[in-house]
Amino acid sequence: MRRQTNIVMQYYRQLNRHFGDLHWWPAESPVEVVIGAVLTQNTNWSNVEKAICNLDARGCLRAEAILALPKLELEQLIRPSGYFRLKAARLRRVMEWYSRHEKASPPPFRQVSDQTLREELLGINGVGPETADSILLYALGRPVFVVDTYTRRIAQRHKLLNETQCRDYHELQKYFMERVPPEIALYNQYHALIVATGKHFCGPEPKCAQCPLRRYLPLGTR
DNA sequence: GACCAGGCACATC
DNA sequence: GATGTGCATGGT
Repeated sequence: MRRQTNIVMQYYRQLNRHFGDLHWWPAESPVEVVIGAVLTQNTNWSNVEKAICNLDARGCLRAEAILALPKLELEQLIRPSGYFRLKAARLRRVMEWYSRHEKASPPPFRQVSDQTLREELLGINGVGPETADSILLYALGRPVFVVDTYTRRIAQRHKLLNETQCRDYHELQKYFMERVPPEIALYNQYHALIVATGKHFCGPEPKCAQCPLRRYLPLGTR
């Protein structure tokens, strides 16, 4: 366990040196993180940005404002993010959840445990473990490790866990949470670094020549 | 024109 | 329980 802890934190330090502080999540408010978490499902972030810009221009980066939009208008605003009919319905359900907490005894969310919030989120149709954990970590500042496609690829390439375990979200999450100290800032930056690395190595060659990360994270394409 | 991107639910076997 | 499929846009 101790050696594995070192390996996982060694990756972190190496990536951190290369990419620096990534200041995730790119959003100006918690609710914008929540919106982005839904819209980014299986979608390039640049497409999500377009949708968020549309919502912003319409004054709809608030739960109540989104809930007040007619269904068709919401669909058109978020259209650039893809799966727009599906995501409009999902976004509304998540905004209903968010709005309920906003209206609850102030301050919002403060009295509710991480586990309860996670169960509530997973109970919403259209919210899976990655979306729930992204919301918990990046919008609500709860110490949960976010697992995504890139995390899975890294774990597979480096054989951190066996094939079956690598396919299981919670196995991967458990692996990292047992080896990375439970600090919000650390979990925040680590996931951001993993995504940055995934993007960096997407394609036959790393984006920069003679990439110093090559020997540490030989991700390659999927 | 094919492939991919910061998933998820549902059907089928 | 594992695997396949639909959902849709925009960049490379």
